[in-house]
Amino acid sequence: MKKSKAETIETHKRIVEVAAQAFKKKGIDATGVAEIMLAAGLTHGAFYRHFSSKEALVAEAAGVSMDVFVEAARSAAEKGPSDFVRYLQNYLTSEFRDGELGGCPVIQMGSELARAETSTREGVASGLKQLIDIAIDVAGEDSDASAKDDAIFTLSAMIGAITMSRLIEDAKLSKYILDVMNHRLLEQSKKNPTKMPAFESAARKKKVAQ
Amino acid sequence: MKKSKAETIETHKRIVEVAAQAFKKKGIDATGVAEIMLAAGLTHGAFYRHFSSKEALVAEAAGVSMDVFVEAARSAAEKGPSDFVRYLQNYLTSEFRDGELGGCPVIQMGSELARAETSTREGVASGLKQLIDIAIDVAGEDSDASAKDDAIFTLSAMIGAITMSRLIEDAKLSKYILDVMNHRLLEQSKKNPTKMPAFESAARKKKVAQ
DNA sequence: TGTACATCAGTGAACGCGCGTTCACTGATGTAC
DNA sequence: TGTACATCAGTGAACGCGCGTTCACTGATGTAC
Repeated sequence: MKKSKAETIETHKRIVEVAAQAFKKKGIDATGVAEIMLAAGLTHGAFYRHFSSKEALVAEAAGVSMDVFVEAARSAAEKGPSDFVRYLQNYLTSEFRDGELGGCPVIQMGSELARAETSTREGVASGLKQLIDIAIDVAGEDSDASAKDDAIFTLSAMIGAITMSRLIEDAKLSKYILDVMNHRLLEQSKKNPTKMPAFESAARKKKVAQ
Repeated sequence: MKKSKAETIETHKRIVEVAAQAFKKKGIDATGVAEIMLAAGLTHGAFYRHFSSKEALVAEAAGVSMDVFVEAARSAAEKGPSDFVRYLQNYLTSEFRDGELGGCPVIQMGSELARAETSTREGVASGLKQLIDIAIDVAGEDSDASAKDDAIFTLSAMIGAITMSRLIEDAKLSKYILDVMNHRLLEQSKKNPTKMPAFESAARKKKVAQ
C-alpha cells in the first residue's frame, strides 16, 4: 500500500490542514491524534509515518495557520493602507472571533501554545514578528521610532480585544468591545488615509498639540 | 473520618486555591483531578464530596483567580490614579507574565476558558466587566462616553501585549513589547496625573488639536 | 448533660475510556541492473 | 525496456498509562431525645 511521493506530500499537507482547523476549534490537548487522522481519511497508525510526535504536528499546524494569516495581511498591505484596514476589520468580526472563518492561532490556542516548547511556538512567533514588520511598512515614509511601537500597540489591542470578547458571555458588551476597536481603526484611517491605521503614540500626539 | 464543618470549608477552599494555581501554570486539560487533590494533601476519592465535576472546579478556580485580581485592582484604584498605574505596570512585568506571581486567568487560561461552558466562564467574564468599571471610575469627573472606550482599549492592549510577549521566544522583542505598553502608561499618567492612565481616544485627540 | 444514631468527609480500589505510541504486516511504488 | 527487489505509506491490533468518575467502607462529627 505504499503511496507515490506526490501522494505522500499531499497526504501530509492534508493532515496538517485538518489538524490546524481542529486545534483552533477544539484546542490542542482536547484533540486526539486518531481523531485528526480519521478526519483526514486515514487510520491513526499512519500518523508516525508523517510526524515524529503529536508535538511535531502541533508545531507544523500552528506554523501553517500563522503563515496563512500573515500572507493575507501581507497581500492586503501591498494593495494599500485602506485594504489593510479592511483586513484588520475582518479580524474584528464575531464570525472571525468564533473561529468560523478559520481563526487566528494566537487567539484560538494562545494559552496552550505559550506553555509549549520553544520549537513548537517558533512558527507563530515568527509570524507575529512579520505582522509587526508589515504594519511598520504600511506606515510608509512617515515611519520613525514610534512606528514600531504603534504597530505593536495596535496588534496588542486587537488580540486583547478579541480575547476579552470571546470570554464575555454578554453579547452586547462582547460586540461593544469589537466595535470600540473597529471605530478607532476607521477614525484613524479616515483622518490620515495614507498612513498606517495605528493609534497614535503619545509622541505624535504632542506634535499635534504644539 | 468525617470532618467538622469549619474544616470542610477550609479544605474546599484549599482545593480551589491549589487548582487555581495549577490550572494557570499547567493548563486546564493538562491538570488532573488526582494531581490537584494530591497537592491539597488528600486522595482523589474525596473530590466529589466537594465538586460535582472537574468543570465545576474549573469555574470556581477561575472565578477565585479573577476575584483576587479584581480586588487588587480595586484597592489600587481607591488609593489613587498613580497607584492604579503602578498596579497596571506590575501586570506588565516578565515575572507576572510567566506566572511566577500567580498570573492572570485571562492570560494563562484564556483560550481554554473561551471554549468552556458559559457558566464556567461566568466568574472571569464578570471580573472583566468589573475591571472596565474600575478603570472608568479612576477616570473621575472627566469621564464621558469615551471613558468606557478608553478603559476597554487599555485593557485590551495590555492583555494582547502579554499574550504576544509570552509567545515570542526572542527575549529582546518579548521585553520590548512589554516596555512599549509600560512607557505609554507612564507618559499618559505624567501628562495628566489626575486622570486614568488610558491612552487617549481619537475624540479627545480632536479636542486637543482644536 | 449523656446516650444513640444519622450524617458525611475522606480512603483506596475499581470502572470504562481514550490517549499517544508501537509494531507486524500488506502491497503498490520506486530503483537498480 | 523488462525484471527483481528494496522501500515505505497505510492498516489495524495492541501497548501501558492516566484520565474523570463511582463506590463500599471507615469513623469522627453533628443532632435528636
